[in-house]
Amino acid sequence: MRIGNAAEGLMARGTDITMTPEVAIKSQVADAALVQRRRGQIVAAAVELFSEQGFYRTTIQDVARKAGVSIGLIYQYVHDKDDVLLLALLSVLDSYRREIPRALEGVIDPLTRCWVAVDAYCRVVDSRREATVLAYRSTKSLPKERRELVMKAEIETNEFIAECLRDGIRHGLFRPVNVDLTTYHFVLFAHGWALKHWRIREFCSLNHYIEDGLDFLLTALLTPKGARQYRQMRARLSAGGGRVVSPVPR
Amino acid sequence: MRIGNAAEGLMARGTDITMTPEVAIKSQVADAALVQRRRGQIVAAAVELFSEQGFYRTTIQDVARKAGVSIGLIYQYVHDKDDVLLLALLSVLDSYRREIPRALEGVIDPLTRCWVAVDAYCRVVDSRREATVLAYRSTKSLPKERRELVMKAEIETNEFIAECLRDGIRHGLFRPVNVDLTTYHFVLFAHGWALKHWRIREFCSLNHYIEDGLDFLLTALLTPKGARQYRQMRARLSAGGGRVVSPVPR
DNA sequence: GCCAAATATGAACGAGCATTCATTCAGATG
DNA sequence: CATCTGAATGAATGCTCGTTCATATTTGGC
Repeated sequence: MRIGNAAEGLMARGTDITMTPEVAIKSQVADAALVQRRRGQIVAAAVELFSEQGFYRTTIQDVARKAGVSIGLIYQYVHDKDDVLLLALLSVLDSYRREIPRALEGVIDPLTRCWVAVDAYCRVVDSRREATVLAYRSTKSLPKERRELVMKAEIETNEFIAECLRDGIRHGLFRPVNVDLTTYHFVLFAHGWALKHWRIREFCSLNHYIEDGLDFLLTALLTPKGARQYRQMRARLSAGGGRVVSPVPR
Repeated sequence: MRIGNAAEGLMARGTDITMTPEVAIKSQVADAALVQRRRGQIVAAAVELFSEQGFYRTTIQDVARKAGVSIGLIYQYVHDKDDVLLLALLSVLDSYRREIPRALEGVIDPLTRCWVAVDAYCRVVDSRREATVLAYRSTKSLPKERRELVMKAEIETNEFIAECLRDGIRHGLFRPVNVDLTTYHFVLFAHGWALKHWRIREFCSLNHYIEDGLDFLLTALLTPKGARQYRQMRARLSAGGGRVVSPVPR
């Protein structure tokens, strides 16, 4: 399963994996712009409700009410309730796939890129914390084929991290570890903020979690050369306020 | 939230958190031994079915059939379907709480204890892989109070790891890291084997996962002194066949 | 061997919910 | 203005379960 330059085309226009040929959730309605708007409404309501109450405890009635539309309307844009779940999950995974590259824009130094990527990952996860947990809860409720779409989206996101690791190794900053496995240490670290938030928040802020955790994981990864550069980077960062910021403001 | 010598009493007799005063799931049936046997049957069937199909897609009918009992009988041992879920989840968490200390029996060296604990954790997770995923999927479906029982059980399991870390730090083998946070790196690593098995199995066996992962995490943790001991331990281990074994056979 | 008491059974009940579809509505077309 | 088309509505339908309970079966004391 080779993934090229992970996810290049996609993020060009709007938010929409929904319309990817593969996903192809049929709608009764022809007007593409309308479909996108309506599905946006529906999915936003659904993510919120599913996250709070879970998929099965949420009725289509609930979704319709929160989205401010009728029950019938939902069925014009979606074949069944499972479709709503798929769209909801993909919208979450897609926000990862958009935010990480956005944070990396213009960052060149491999070590900084690695930091920024994981930092950004943790922050999207935080901004969609409940939804991240939803993904863990509900992906298995999808029929096999649909589930694979979600998995594929996850792999594409991981690829951003993996690429940073490969880059670091190539530059002699990281030890030549197994990239696939190491990627998961970082991915689980980011997801962990959502998964274990109920406990971790008792002793740790997001910033602290990121700094401490990244420092821990990088310690395992850095070569002596990498370690030297890392100390410089940290000095630069804490001089800049302690929070990594993309140098390309928007 | 202080946890003493985590979980001492419990494992004396059978498998049963079920009868802990806190859990106190009422049963119509008086005979305690019978209750234990029947609940065992029911829970075993439930864990299997819930893991496969999810909680909501599994009917009580299904559970009854698989357990080889009638629908009515289940309601003699449990108040409602949610009770079955709680019992199922606690039985999973309880297997962690039993297996880790069992593996640690008789192991004294702090560094080895740390390795053995995480190794054992990964292996229980593997032996109950689907059930571990179930815990992530379904804990939130429990009402708040019940959910807290599950969380408490998880914290108790984590305490085995945390204790190993504290011990290593005390002996100057580990850097003086934040124990609570570091514990989660290890916990997520163990759970990760179940959560991401769909992907990781494509490039990695359990043994490889454990060795590589533990090596990675320990690298981040060890002091120079610890690192020296670690190299010795690894040498000893690989001489012994490469697989850590509890020195107390049973 | 007989009779309570304790267990076990599963048909029947009824609530909850996804999905449908007959109907209404808004705006474009000519 | 009359007509047509595509969107939107939500009451009605029908099915799927969780739960109950009247009844059957087993157990163990005498």
